[in-house]
Amino acid sequence: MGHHSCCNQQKVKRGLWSPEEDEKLVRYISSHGYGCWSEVPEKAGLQRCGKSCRLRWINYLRPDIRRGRFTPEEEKLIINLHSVVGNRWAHIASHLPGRTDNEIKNYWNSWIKKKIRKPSCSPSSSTSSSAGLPLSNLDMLTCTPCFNSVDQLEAIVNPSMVAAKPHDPNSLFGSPFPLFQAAGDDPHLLFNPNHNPDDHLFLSPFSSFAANVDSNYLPPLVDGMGAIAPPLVGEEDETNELSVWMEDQQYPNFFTWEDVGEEDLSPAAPPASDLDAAAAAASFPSSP
DNA sequence: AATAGCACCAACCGCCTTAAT
DNA sequence: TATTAAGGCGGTTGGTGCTAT
Repeated sequence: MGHHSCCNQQKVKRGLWSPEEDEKLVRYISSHGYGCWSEVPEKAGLQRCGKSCRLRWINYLRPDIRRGRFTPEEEKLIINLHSVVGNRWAHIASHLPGRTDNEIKNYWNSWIKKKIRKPSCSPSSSTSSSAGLPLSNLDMLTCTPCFNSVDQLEAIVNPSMVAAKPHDPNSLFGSPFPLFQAAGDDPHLLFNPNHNPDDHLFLSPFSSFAANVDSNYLPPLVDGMGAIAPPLVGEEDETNELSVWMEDQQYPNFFTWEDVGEEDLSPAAPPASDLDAAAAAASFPSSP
């Protein structure tokens, strides 16, 4: 169902949104809410499909979107959450207020994956999955770290919640904090093109969780974080901070390519933790 | 100054899930 | 229970701007 019925109409426009279209969509949703997305285009006077409107709203027009560079805290969070849930961008985004799954996905594909290599990947994928190349689904599965229980996972995501309440399988990613509240409560932030989101840095309640990572957590293989080239001019401090953080984790399971050595890339039985990881991934709520 | 290569990111595509009937 | 429409999500693509040569 790639194209919904509304998308099959010949008149629907594709491609980049014009400022006029944005304005129409924002004006309509601000006054009516979106309700049924399939009805939004017609009611808003847009020649777009509902799906396109939804995507535009969620990824760009939503007033609580944070834009600009990811902070080191956000990077840490993304790295850790990705090591837990893999390419579950929506889950990851749910823990990064104001960030969209699309944004995180793009960010990961463009930058973070330059830094991180996954463990127990096949030689072919290891050699072919050099910086920037996507990992296969198999890689994602076999590289999923081990979690023996939902509680363990939740301990990563939100240690305070685990301590405060009994296990609730339905709340695996249910944040008690209303997402995007910081910007959403401030009407001055709505549609203000001059607003710099970083001026209102919203520190996620999870932003400090990295220091509380469960010792059973198996992080991904890390490719010589100390040798990471600064990706952008002016980001050296943040990059160094991230690298220092990665080094400071002192997880015994933090592999680096330096640890492995190029000659050790022969196909070998995955460690028990990876087998567990597959089971953990399979037991994940909406794991494919 | 021209241009080839690269990186980023907005948007689309297609699959899966869920809710309604 | 089966069918269908719509929402949601992850993967992928293509356009644009930047950088190096």
